[in-house]
Amino acid sequence: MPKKDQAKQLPDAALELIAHRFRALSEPVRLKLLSALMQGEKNVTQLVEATGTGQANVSKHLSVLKQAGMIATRRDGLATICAISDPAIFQLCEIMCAKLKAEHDERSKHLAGF
Amino acid sequence: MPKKDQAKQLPDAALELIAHRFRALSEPVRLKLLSALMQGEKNVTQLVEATGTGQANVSKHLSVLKQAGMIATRRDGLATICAISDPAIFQLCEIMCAKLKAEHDERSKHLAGF
DNA sequence: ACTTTATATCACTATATAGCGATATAGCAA
DNA sequence: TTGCTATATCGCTATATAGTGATATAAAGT
Repeated sequence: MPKKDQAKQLPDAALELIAHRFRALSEPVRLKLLSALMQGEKNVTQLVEATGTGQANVSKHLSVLKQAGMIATRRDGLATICAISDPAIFQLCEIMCAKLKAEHDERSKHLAGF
Repeated sequence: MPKKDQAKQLPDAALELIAHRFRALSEPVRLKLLSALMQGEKNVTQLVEATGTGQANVSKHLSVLKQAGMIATRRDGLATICAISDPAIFQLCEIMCAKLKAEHDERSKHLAGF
């Protein structure tokens, strides 16, 4: 008994989970955080410097990324060390950047190496 | 002269473009639209039925996907036919689903085949 | 012309969240 | 204890957007 026309391939609950993941990647500051963490783990102060936004804001964005399972944190004395916990991030950003590169060739110089 | 510590890998403008793309994928209704279009092109009425939301809402979501370069539309008489215009969508969703599958094995049955 | 159908757009409300300053908490040192 | 530093959380405002109903536009038929 084949499913009629493949309707409802994914239940709504799954779609919301997936959307939630993509949403975590939909903010420039969070992408900047991930970009900084791609060079290696960093504490919050370093990430505040890397992003140029306020500490409270960085803390909130980090919690979003953490809840989405994209980064992990550990305490080291006073510092909270952050690191990318899911290598799929790299693939996702590579695909997205490739798309932009193809469509905006004139801007692609800035995307080189990402 | 190596760039010091690889700082500012991506300019803010690029980050905003990338974030904008991910944002297009961050809504369940839009994912449902893309999921429906993965089976082949459909007109707006069919997509309204597939999503179960209002026609005005579907039209707005379609324009978001279109602006993000993920779907293309063409007129065919009264109908507007929609189709996925960027195969990278498939890769992105596959990667995201694989993440969810790994983390929620008990729910993975519902994700099979996506 | 008028009618019907399909889609797009407008006006509005409600909700989510980015950003900020202030405060709270946690960990270490004196 | 007190003080200092690092991070998290609270309270708030402003903006963005999802959803809806009504209206506008477009295309085809009568």
